[in-house]
Amino acid sequence: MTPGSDITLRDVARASGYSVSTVSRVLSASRPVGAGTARRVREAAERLGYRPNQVARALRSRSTATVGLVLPQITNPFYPTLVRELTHVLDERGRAVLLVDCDDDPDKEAARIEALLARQVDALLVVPVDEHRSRPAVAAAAARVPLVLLDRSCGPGVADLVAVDNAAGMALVLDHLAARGRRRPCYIGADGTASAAAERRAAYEAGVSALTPGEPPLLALGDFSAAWGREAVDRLWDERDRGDRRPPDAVVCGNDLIALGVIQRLRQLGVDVPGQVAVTGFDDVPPADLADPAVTTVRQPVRDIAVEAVRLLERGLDGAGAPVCDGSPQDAAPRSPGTPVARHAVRLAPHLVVRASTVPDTAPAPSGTRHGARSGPAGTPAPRSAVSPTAPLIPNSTKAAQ
Amino acid sequence: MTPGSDITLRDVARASGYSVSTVSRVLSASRPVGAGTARRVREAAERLGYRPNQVARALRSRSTATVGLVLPQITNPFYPTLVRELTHVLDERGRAVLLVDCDDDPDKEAARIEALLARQVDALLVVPVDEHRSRPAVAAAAARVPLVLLDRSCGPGVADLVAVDNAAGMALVLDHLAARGRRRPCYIGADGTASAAAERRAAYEAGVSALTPGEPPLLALGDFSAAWGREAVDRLWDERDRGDRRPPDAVVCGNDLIALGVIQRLRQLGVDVPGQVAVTGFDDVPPADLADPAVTTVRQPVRDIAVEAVRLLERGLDGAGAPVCDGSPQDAAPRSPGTPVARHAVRLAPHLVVRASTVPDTAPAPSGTRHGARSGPAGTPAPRSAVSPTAPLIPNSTKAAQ
DNA sequence: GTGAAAGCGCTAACAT
DNA sequence: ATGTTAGCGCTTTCAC
Repeated sequence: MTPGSDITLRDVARASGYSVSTVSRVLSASRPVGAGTARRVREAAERLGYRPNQVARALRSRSTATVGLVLPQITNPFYPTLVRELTHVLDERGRAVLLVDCDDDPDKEAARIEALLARQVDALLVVPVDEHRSRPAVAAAAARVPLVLLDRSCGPGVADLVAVDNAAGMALVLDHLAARGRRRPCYIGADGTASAAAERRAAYEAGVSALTPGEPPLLALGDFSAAWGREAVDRLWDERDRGDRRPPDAVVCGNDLIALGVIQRLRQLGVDVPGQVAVTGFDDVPPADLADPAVTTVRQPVRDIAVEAVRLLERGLDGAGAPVCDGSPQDAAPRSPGTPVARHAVRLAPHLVVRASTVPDTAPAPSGTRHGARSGPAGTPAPRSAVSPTAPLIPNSTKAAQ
Repeated sequence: MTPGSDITLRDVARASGYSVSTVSRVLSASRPVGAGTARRVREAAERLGYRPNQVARALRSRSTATVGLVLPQITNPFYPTLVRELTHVLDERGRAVLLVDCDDDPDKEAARIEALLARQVDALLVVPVDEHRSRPAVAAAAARVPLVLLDRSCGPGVADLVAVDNAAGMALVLDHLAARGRRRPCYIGADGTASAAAERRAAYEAGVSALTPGEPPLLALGDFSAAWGREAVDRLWDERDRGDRRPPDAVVCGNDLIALGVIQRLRQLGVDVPGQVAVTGFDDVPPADLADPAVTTVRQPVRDIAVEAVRLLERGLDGAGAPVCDGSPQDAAPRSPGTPVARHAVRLAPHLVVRASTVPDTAPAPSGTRHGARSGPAGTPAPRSAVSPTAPLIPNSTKAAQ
């Protein structure tokens, strides 16, 4: 009924008077082909509404042009932006994305990676659930297809990794706070085994001594949630817990969700942000600028992460099917033996986004465009300027009257 | 090298002493099979580390067990939760998800739907970009595979639709505001052609007359963004624009992002929320309870939407390959001729979530678990209770000293 | 219940 | 530059 439903190469071959292989060569541009031939084949294909069957192509060519994207929890507000960039970059290169969400469960993660491999994905992009417990499944998968880790590591030497430079980001935050005269910072972060948690905490500890020489750093470690941010504030501002210290004048948070919880609770306690306490986040997730005050934070170079990850992936795709480190020239460079080296660990530079949570009197900006957060479930193109005098304000009585 | 890499059915057949077809029947449980046979075949498969090649299976059986999920913009905070539920429901049924993001562009949408069809997806789940401009591509796709629309429609009769009952949600909001004594509400929503925008606005207009009988409803229409929420407040609180009315005592927003922008700006203007003005949202996206005050909103039954959508999809998969309305008994019921009926439009009941933006003195809750928003990029299991006295608070000086 | 054979739609050798 | 011949790994008739 619908044209194009069941037209195969054979049909196009018949209709154009050429052989199946010639038609294949024309349509997949795999080899040089006659001038007029190409035209006539394409014409026939067009006329019949031919659409190549990618499954058949995949079976024969042993390449599905599909990559698996494995996320620990898509509801984490950092990932949607990453997913967008990755799908766009991959789409441009003709690759599709099989998405799986692991519910933060390493067992589900292992099972779903297995399922992706059964579907013959060409490669995997993985944000591992857990630094330790994800390792076996990820390592096994990496032995079968090119695999790039994103955002988090899962032990040394498992696969290439692309992530933000957490240490550099934390340094940006501490420099900023120091420049604004903050002298009694504390850190509210996560305790987990995930690499980002450890890296950010270590970077804080390393950098904070410049601000408070000689004094032990004040750390509160829970998880990467707003709830933990609220709770940590309750403790730090409770004198019994704090001991004899004065309350902090800056709270450095391990991510934006913690910072949002911190700001929320500080305000409930009547603490002025940023007057009494400055607050910083990390990641620059969409809700970070919706808080009041908006959160000063470290923006991850998400686009670059996506581009770099795909580049690494395709490097693995081009080289022999063997994703294993195969002693190629650049890998043969001498290494210190004790260092268990991930094949490549690309660390991309972050960017400090200064907002009202650290800088008072930031003119209540008339708004400002933000990356993903623009349109709603039924979104439409936004008005060009948020203060455009022509946008609709409709005291309405005429239409849709009850 | 790695076992399981290139083992095929033939290998298992040889190893078990059975024929390829028998092995196939055992492993896909497609037909009754000998008792001991099954055992021995499975044993051999296990031993060799056999993993079925889903691509070959798909080519032969004409079913990829894969569905395409087409989103307008994954960065919209409403979608991650939906994606999670959908992938989980589908995964339970052995189906994988090819995800595409359309960048809110109907042309990209059309191209990507085409690409999904070329990959032989069994079915499509689509949140259309635009009520009108998405129609041709969606209708064409619906003629080729079972297709279910989610969240938004794209014209009548194109495909089944599963969405929240926007009218019911708006009624919940208005009832709540009326019960709290609000008498001068206004609506800040979206102007777009997307169905949710229109439905919510219409429901507001229909319901508000009970609150303000005889008075024309006050509507401000822009888009579904926080920026528009801020701008709309600027206008409504500007006396030149408002004319002689008193400022509203309640702002009903078309979605949560608008509400977050509204709250942010009202606070900057020194307006007390909810004291002077109550604010409501719609959707209950994760950031909605991170605002201060947290946003009273309408929670979409996301899980139910996912379950129902998949149910409809599989109904289409079981019936003949023809997704077209085929005059089956239940569809043959008499219809009023003028009504262009979408095959099924499932409307699911929403749920009002009352938070501090409409109810003052909500005890500053010690926290509270929220669906998706729990863990960060390097998240770990959260402490059981947010006020647990045993969680770590570490004035640390020993480790990682720089 | 089991095996032999055919073939899904395509690409890749190998011919010419 | 084009055609011919083999399959990719699996499911599915069709026989027995």
